Amino acid sequence: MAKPRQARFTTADLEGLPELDDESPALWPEGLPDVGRNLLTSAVRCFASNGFHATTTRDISGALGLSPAALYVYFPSKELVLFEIIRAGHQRALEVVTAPDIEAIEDVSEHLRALIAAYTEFHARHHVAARVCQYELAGLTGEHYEEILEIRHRTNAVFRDALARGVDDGTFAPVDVPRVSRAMLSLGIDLVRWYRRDGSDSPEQLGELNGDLALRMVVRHPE
Amino acid sequence: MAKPRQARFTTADLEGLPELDDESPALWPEGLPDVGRNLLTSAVRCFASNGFHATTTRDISGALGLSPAALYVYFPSKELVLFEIIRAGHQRALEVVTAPDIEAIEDVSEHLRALIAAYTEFHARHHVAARVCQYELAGLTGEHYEEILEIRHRTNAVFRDALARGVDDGTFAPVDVPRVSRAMLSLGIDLVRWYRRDGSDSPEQLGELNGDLALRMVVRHPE
Amino acid sequence: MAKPRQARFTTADLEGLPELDDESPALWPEGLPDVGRNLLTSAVRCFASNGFHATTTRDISGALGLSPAALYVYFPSKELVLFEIIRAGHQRALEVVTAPDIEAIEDVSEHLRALIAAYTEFHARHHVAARVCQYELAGLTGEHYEEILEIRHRTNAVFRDALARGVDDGTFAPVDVPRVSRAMLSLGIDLVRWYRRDGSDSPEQLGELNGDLALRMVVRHPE
Amino acid sequence: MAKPRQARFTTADLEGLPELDDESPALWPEGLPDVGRNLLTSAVRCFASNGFHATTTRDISGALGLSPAALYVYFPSKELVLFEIIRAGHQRALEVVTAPDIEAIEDVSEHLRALIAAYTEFHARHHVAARVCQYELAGLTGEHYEEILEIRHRTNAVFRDALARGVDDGTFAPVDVPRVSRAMLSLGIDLVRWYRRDGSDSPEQLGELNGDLALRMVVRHPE
DNA sequence: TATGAATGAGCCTTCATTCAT
DNA sequence: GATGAATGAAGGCTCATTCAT
Repeated sequence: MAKPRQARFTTADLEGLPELDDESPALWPEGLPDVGRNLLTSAVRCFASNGFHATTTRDISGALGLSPAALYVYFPSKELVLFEIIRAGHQRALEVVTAPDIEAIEDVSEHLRALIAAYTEFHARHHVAARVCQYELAGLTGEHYEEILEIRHRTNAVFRDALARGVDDGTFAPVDVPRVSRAMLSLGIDLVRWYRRDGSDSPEQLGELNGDLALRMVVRHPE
Repeated sequence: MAKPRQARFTTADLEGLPELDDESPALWPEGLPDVGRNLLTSAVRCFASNGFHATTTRDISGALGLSPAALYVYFPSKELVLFEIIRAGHQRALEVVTAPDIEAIEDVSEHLRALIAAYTEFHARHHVAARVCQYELAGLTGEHYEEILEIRHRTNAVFRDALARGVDDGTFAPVDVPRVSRAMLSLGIDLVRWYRRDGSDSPEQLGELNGDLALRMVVRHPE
Repeated sequence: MAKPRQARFTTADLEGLPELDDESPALWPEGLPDVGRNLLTSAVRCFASNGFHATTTRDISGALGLSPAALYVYFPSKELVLFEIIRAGHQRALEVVTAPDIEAIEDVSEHLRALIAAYTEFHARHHVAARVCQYELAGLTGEHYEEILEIRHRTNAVFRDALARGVDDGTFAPVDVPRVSRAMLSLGIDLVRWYRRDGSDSPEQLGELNGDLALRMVVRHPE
Repeated sequence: MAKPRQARFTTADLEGLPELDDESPALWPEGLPDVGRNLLTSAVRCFASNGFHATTTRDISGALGLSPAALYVYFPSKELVLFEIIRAGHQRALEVVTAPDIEAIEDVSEHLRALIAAYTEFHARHHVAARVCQYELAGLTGEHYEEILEIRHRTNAVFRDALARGVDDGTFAPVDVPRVSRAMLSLGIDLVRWYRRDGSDSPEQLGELNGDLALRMVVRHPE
């Protein structure tokens, strides 16, 4: 039986790679030393390819030419590596949808469209890290999981509010706000399941597409 | 959302349970003995809660009051338990979207709506098994993975074709068929991430909702 | 990694095989039912090919189209199957070297030659069972092992006595009796390591050869 | 003969032992770290006593006060421990019979005598490792088995050639070369079955004895 | 900072054996 | 007599983690 560890999503060596498949390094906190950042990046790829539990500390550190023990110089446990990744990803996603330039948009439709577009774009641009954020929550300890849930709720609320505003003021059709906003989030999130950077969709194009589709979901049909 | 991690999955006797959380038992192949079916059902729950790699054979069999060795009376390996589940789920999903009563629908819009509704309903009804089908593919061996991929392609094609028909005959707006059909699939699939049977949405209601939303995505706006 | 259970010494199915590779069935005790005898024969082949510990009860019974449980109808344990084989083999070997027609030989040289020849012939004829007798003693329990040792001692004594007789009466050179008789036994025993029935040596020819060599070891050189 | 079964192999610390039962440590490859060498030595004893399959990785490492996992720091599998042992043993045996000082012997009889003596001495001196080399071949994978077979063939050829030379030039009686050389090898090999260092035979004495016996097998009888 | 060596805990899997049928 | 189902007890091997260096 072949090792089930084969990476479905091939990632080249980190070394010497001029351009990364995703831009996850941009997510890591400022204070972290370079090796720590590289470890997070390597971990993201491993977790995304094989899942948290199927990834060994040797996988993560080995991709950088380091020994497994090196990981413990920067992180106290494998779980905390996961937590760092998931927290960073969720934090940034929240920042993206609460960015001042988006909140400043007066027009209700354009506001919603911009929200969905930005959210989608974020997930596409960071699809590897985002995949981990969405699919590896079960690897977190209870406490860490709760902490992440809290951020998710706040993020979700942003969408619900934006939609509610348009429904309330009559701009949008009188849709079921929680359910429809949930569907809009699905458009933005589900792409981490299939998105590849080498495909024909740029993060921007995908953001535009989903923004359109979301608006179509709630547009009032002139009778 | 209840915490789906940490505490190992524990379930009361399957036998005693009058109503199951999902209806996955209906998915298992005919020939299989009862104990084998129960093992699959137990495995589905464990995999859905904790992931394939974090689930032990003891978790699966223990939930039925059996020893780990009992699993090997019915399946040659843990991986094959996963494969059986994922194959059954995918097979049935394909059957659902190729059901004669759906294919018989003449009206293009109603056809698409029925497709999305049925697909959504299926995922909601079998959300536990469907979650495994969508998120645990990395646990499969290369060969088994390929086999599943093949079924997925056929399923996806059904949606693409249905949408293309409406675009071609002018019923729908001239949307980008592959991308938009992908978005429609997202609506149906992403719910496995969050759906709970105890929530306020029945599978039927959710199917109706997604059917509506999908049609709204492609409806022609009268100028 | 390939299963290390591959049988080095291929044995055809017992069913329908007109002629057996060795004649071990002839060794089994009279009272035993046919199925029991077949189980012993199958076990001999498995043990000889793969060793006692690497042989499963399923291997033994499966070769006869039976389930593992069938073995326990005839034998109380796997170890006792081994013991039965080893005891039968050793008993018969002792019988061979204490056969009246050999003991009746007056001539000292011819007596020794006949002894070595018969012993060699026996091991060649039953080389599969004899291999188990020589190499799988470690699989026996302490008590059973002691019981076998006792038979071996008696067998060995026969050779030592025959040689001593010739040395004492001056027929043979004044060799070191225990050491040289041990060497003669080596000739007879070691063949179980390499003997194949399909080779060019018949048991009789091999017996003759070893009888000759043994005599050459002790012949007096006329000055 | 001490009971070599039942009670799992237990040895005092290898370190503390001033003199080992056999000299197998001398067989291990140069590059190996001390712990690795000790593991091989411990494994040899376990395999010799109980057989490969009846020996656990805990037996091997436990004798050194190490955990089972320690073995995997030095060897990738239990089978490879066996292979390393068997390869080292066979390699050295070949070196012994192809040593320059033996090949340099002009006299045909003395050459053969020296060959048999050296071969015997080697097996006696390393009787524990040699036992494993002769009796545990079935524990090897197919590939490793083939590799060993190749060395054995070369070793055997040395004896056949030495004997053939004497037969051809008339020094020896016109014996059947393959069969008689096989018998000579039996004298050297079979001792691993019964040799104990505490017995009254030193390796040198045994070598001398077998050298004599071998020559007696082929000496020309003056008519 | 980085690691080689070591391990405790645990996992998947096997298997001799039992027993109700 | 024969077996299918089940299991207790391992066994080989892995891995997150530690620690002396």
